[in-house]
Amino acid sequence: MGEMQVEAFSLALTMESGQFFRYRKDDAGYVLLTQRKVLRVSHQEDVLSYAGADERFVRTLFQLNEDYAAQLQRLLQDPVIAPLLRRYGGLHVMRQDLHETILGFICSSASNIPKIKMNLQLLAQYCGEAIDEHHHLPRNGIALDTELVVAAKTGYRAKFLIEANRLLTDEMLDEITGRDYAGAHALLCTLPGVGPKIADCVCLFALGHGEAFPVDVHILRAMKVLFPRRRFQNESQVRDFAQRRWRKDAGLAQQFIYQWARDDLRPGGRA
DNA sequence: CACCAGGCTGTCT
DNA sequence: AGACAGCATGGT
Repeated sequence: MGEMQVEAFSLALTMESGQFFRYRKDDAGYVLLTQRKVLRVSHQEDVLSYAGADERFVRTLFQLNEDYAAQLQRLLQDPVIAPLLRRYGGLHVMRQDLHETILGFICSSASNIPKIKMNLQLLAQYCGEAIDEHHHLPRNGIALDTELVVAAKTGYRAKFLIEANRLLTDEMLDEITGRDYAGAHALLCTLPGVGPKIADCVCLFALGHGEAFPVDVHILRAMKVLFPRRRFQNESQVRDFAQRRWRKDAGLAQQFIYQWARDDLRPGGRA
């Protein structure tokens, strides 16, 4: 149990922003399952209360000791996204477990957040280990049972999850971690079920490569609205543009844009 | 009951 | 290099 002062941080915005899937809301706050820990976190005013891990773990997971203020300051110079920063201030990019992030985003293809959370919970129940009633994701580098992965309702992604988990030995994870952004992205794309978009999610949310800019249908739609004169044709054009424009802050910018797209640009939302 | 979804893979031009 | 169907299945 512990408390720490936080500024420019919103636990709710960060948790609900589609980057982390292994959590549930509690009457007291959020319960996160990661790295075989059960982390309980709540946020009131400028105090973050936590239990289940030490302060250093929490600070790393939520990126509380990084140059967030400096990143915001730079992005505020961009008139196109400055309004989004004011609206969603406190939304952080997390630094998650590499293996868990890869499994999560393999599940994410052509899916939605509630379903991804369900898939991972079932995968943990069927293929992982339970510690004190809490089910954790299976370990990396092991063979998963096809029937069980299918039973987790992962659909056509089942074979990707099985093969990727087998390939993700400790050595492979170390190799991915040790590479720079371009190298990590390329190696991640060799995993079954991992293409450029998912590789960028992993680079951003697990490896801390701030220049990663995942482009899904929401981001593509939002970027066309934000930069109508660019006439973007496809995802790679958007990615190239964003990375040149925002450099190491591109990933954080993406997270603000994604949140805005989900709130205001979804069919049926307001323009 | 349609259409959509934090896409990727394989196959055609 | 670019277009595009097929993929399993729950969400809306």
